[in-house]
Amino acid sequence: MARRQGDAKTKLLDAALTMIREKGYSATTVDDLCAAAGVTKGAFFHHFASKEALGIAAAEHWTAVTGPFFAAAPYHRHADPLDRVLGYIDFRRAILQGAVPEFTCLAGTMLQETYDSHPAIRDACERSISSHAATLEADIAAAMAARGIAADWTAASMALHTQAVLQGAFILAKAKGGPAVAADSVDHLRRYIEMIFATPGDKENGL
Amino acid sequence: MARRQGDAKTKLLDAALTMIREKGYSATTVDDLCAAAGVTKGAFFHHFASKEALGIAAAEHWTAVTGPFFAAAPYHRHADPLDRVLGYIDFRRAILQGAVPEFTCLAGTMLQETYDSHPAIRDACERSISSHAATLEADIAAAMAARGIAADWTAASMALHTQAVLQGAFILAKAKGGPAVAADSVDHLRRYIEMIFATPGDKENGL
DNA sequence: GCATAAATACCAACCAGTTGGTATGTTTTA
DNA sequence: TAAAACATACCAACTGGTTGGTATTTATGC
Repeated sequence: MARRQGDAKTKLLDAALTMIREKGYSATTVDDLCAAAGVTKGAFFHHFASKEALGIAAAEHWTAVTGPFFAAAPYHRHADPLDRVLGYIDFRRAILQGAVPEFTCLAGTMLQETYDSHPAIRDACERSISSHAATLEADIAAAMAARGIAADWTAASMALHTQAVLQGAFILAKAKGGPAVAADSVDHLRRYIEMIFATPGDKENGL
Repeated sequence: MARRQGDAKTKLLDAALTMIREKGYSATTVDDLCAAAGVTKGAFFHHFASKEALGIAAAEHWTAVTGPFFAAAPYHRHADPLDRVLGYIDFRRAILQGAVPEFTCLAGTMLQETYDSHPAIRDACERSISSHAATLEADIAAAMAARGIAADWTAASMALHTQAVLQGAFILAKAKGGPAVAADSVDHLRRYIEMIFATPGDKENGL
C-alpha cells in the first residue's frame, strides 16, 4: 500500500452511497463522484475498472455497512423470536428520520435503474436485500415454530414482504417529501405481523 | 393541425412509458426515445420544451392510461365495499404477468430518480400515485363504515399502504427477475386486509 | 540495516463519443 | 397562404475512459 493519506477508494464508495441515493445511478457521473470524494478521475479508474464496477462495489459496500449496523441493533436481545421480529420492525420505523437520502436503501434505488441494463449491479443489489432478509427469516421461522403457526405462507416470503413494504415506503417518502407516510406503512406492517401471529396456527389460516 | 400521419407526440409518450420503465428516466436519452418512436429530434422538441417536460407529460400520460384501465376493471361491480377492495387486490395480483417493464409502475420508477433533482417530475408522479390511491380510499372508507371499524389508522393511510406494498413488490420483482415474489407480497397484503376487517371494530384494535 | 527494485496509490491533461438542445429548413393541413 | 407538424444539420457541454507521469510504500538482495 502506498499514499495512505485518506484512502481514495473508501471516500469514493462513501460518496457513492449518498449520491446514488440522492440522484440515482445513471444521473451520478464519475466526475460528480470524484468531486464529492475530493479525488481525481485517475484515482477513480485506478480503483474501479468502470462505472459499473463502482456500482457493484457500492452495493457490496452497502451490505458491509448495513450488515453490522443491524447486527448491533438492540432488538436481537429479546428472548422471544416474535419480539425480535417486532423489534426489527420498530427499529426500522425508528430510523425513518432526517432527509430522504439518509434513510432510503441504496440497493432498492439502484435496482430500479439497473435491473435490465446492468445485470451485475442488479445481482449485487439482490444479494444485499436477500442477505438482509435472511437475517430476519430465521427469527420469523423460529416465531412460527414457537407459536405452532402452520400457514400457507413461508418465513422466507414474510421476510421478503417486510422488505417490499420498506422499499415501497421509501418510494412514498420520496413522493411526499418526508418519512411520515413511510412510518404509516411500517405501522400497517407491524399490525399485520401482530395479527398473523395472534391467530391460531391451523391450516385454515391465511389466504 | 398538419402532418396528421401518426401523431409524433403520442408515439413519443407511448415509447416513453415503456422505455423509462425499462431503463429509468436518466438512462433514457432523447435520441433513444426518438428512434423508438420513429420520429426525429426536431419533432421531439417541437412537442416538448425539454426532456424534463417530456418526463412530466409521461407521468400525466401514465395517469391518463391507467385511470380508465382501472376504472373499467370488474372489481367495481361488487356491492360490498370490502369486496371491491379485495377485488382490487386480486386484480393487481392477476395483472402481475409477463416481463417486468410490462407490469411495473412508471410513477414509482421515475420518483426514485427525480424526487430530488426534478421536483416537477416528482410532483407529477406523486399526483399519479395519490390520485390512484384516492380511488381506493373511498371503498376502504365505505368498508370501514359498513363494518363499524374504528381503528387508529385511516382509510387514506391504508390506501397508500397498498401502493407501498405494490411499489415494493415491483422492486423485488426486478431483483428476482419475475413477478412471483411480487405476487407473494400481494398475497400478504390481501391477508392483512382480510384480517383487519374481520376483527371487531373497537378502539383497542391496531397498534 | 540499508540501498534498491517493484508495486501501489494517486494526479493532470487529454480524447472520442454522446448528451440535451437549437437554427433553419420542408411538408402538410385548415 | 398561414401556421402547425415535422425533418435535417449542427453545436457546445459533458460523458466514461485513457495516457503518461509522480509520489509513497513495501519487498528483496546483500
